[in-house]
Amino acid sequence: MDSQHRLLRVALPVPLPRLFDYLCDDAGPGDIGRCVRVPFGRGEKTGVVVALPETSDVAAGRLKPVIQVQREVAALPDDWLELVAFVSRYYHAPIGEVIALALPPGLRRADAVAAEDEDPFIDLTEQGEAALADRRRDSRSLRLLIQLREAGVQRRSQVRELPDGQAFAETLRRGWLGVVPAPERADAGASRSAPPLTVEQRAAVEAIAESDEGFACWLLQGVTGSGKTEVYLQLATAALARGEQVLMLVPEIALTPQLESRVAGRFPAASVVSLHSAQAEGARSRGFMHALEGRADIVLGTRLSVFTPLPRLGLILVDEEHDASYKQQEGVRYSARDVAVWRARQRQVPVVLGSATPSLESWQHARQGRYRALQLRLRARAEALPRVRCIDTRRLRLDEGLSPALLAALGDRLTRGEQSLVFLNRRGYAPVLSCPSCGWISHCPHCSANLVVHLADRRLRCHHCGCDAAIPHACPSCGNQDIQPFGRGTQRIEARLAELFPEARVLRIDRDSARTRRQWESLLARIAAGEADILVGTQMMAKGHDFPQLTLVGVIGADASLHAADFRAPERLFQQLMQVGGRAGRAHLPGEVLIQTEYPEHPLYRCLVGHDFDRFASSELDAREEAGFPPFSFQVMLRADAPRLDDALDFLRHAQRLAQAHPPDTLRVFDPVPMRMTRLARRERAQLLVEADARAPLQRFVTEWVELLRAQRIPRELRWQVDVDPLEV
DNA sequence: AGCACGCCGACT
DNA sequence: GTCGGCGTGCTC
Repeated sequence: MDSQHRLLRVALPVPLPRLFDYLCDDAGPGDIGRCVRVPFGRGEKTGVVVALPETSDVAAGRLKPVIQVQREVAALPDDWLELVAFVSRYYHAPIGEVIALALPPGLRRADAVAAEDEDPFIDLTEQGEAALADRRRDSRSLRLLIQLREAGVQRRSQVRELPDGQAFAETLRRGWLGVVPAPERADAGASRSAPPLTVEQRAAVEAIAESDEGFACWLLQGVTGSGKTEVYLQLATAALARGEQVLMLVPEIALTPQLESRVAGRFPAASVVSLHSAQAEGARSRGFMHALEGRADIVLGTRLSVFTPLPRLGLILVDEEHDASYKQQEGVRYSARDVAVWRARQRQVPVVLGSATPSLESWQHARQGRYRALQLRLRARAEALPRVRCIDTRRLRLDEGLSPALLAALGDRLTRGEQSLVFLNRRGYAPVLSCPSCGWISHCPHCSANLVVHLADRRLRCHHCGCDAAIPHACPSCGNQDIQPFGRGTQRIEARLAELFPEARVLRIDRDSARTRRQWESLLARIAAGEADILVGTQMMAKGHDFPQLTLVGVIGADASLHAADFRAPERLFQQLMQVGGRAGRAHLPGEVLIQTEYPEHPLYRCLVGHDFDRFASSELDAREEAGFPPFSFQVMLRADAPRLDDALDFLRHAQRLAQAHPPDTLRVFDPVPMRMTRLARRERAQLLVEADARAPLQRFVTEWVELLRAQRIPRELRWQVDVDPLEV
């Protein structure tokens, strides 16, 4: 009976919170985790078999037979299905939607990626197919593509023998070809260039390596420059030596290439797979299959890669664990960091969360002993931490927001030939254009936000919906010719610094100047080559990169987020300032950080001056406990958006009544309120917060609540979502 | 989400 | 007389 099942239970990539049963004569237990092609509605879909039920709730006459079970490729393992089911349950997302997210799109196609041979080989990506299909195009690389196909070339080495082999690089760059690196088994003696460890690094590595107890969550708290990455690499070395796979998560795509080359350089014999959403479909599918078949040794990637199947998993590393980009902010709103911890427990392997400024959630866990705390207090290369000072701007005359002390310090670095950074988290020239005579201000027609002045291209631009207009010559309301940009952004600071220091090379680094990957890399290269004296940058500058000649960081405009409404604002500000301050004074030059503020005695700044994250975290947590905020409570946010605010609010009020009719005993159900950015891209948004002191009752409640909500009839244009553990409240 | 079916206004 | 709007309902 076991080997002759007639029913398959299938998860399909549709936003419906249920599974679908199909008939299949030759189904066996080995088919669980396999992709299947099935008829669905009037079309077909590919799904994943999750069970072989004995009976179905659906009448036998309505069951349809499967079209095909994909038996050529490895089935997804049980623990992967459990992981997906957990995410579906915890974040209240339909299982099919989680599967759609976790499986690379290419893998869900009928002609799924087959197993490959042992040597580097090349193949056509989907883009390549499209290029071939489009006959109007003509280029050297396209001709090469045709040549490759006609010659039946598969191996990379064969390409060089072709007459036009030079165009290969161009064809690759266009993404028309995918290259699969040679999968090789890693071995214990792989680490060639491992530098000697500091005492603290060694202690951390040994503590984790020697604890032989399966699951444990370690919080590795290390100041910028203390060498957290080296600890990760040493741990990875040990895991690889045991024949285990390592999963390493990083917050952003921009950080993967540099880490990837460092990892690949350290483990030349290991198969390193890099995964992120910006990747070509073919490459992503191959990386996924590589991991699934146990042939990848290290998987390195952004939040999405937490769903990579890893049969030999032995270690999970989460770098910059506090980073908000681990939380997906649309669709299935999962936290890759939290999922990683769950996965480590499921697989009974250690997980290391690393950060200079841990999230207060993780820090609190460490303080309570639920996570193991590890500290790296010293910089690895014997440099001192930068000296941090506040400049009290209350009684100073500022020049375009720049204090005499900061200008003097900038001049000082200029004469010494060192680099400086002016950090201002606001791009554009000025945050708003206004008319002094009638009070008109540039307001976005689609959002509750102001249009930002971009003087460089003479546009007014909304940073939320992207809408765009020419800068008017006169006030659109009263005709006044004398309208003024109000406030300051990076462009304005850049312009003023260029005037004040005509001999300096001023370089602006923000999302406008580094729009493409290419521009960003060229900016980084120019900075590294010493082709800039003063950098003006947003938080793009804060992440991950070293600037050896940078010795001064000036922070302006930080006070704005000091009294923000969001209870996490101080945490984010501290993280940001500590991170950007850490850019100063690496290599052999001592660094200095100057923070312009009207609140030089503010505890947050006092802690920054003292490099005292723990004191900041501890006092911030006291305040949160007092106010009953996370991590001392657990939250779920119900959000709704519609063209009319009343539709969104009506829905939430109804949801509130449903919640109160239910027994919410230990739950606090708040009133629906418009969101802080109420209007976004022509839609009005509102939210309703539910809070509890424990996770379990909250989850039980939300499961039933969501079921009730899904049964409601709602206006056509209304959308709603549930956000478990929301970051923005 | 797709994609049907199903009833009411301006066009050849 | 039709073409087409999007309201409601289903998908094993």
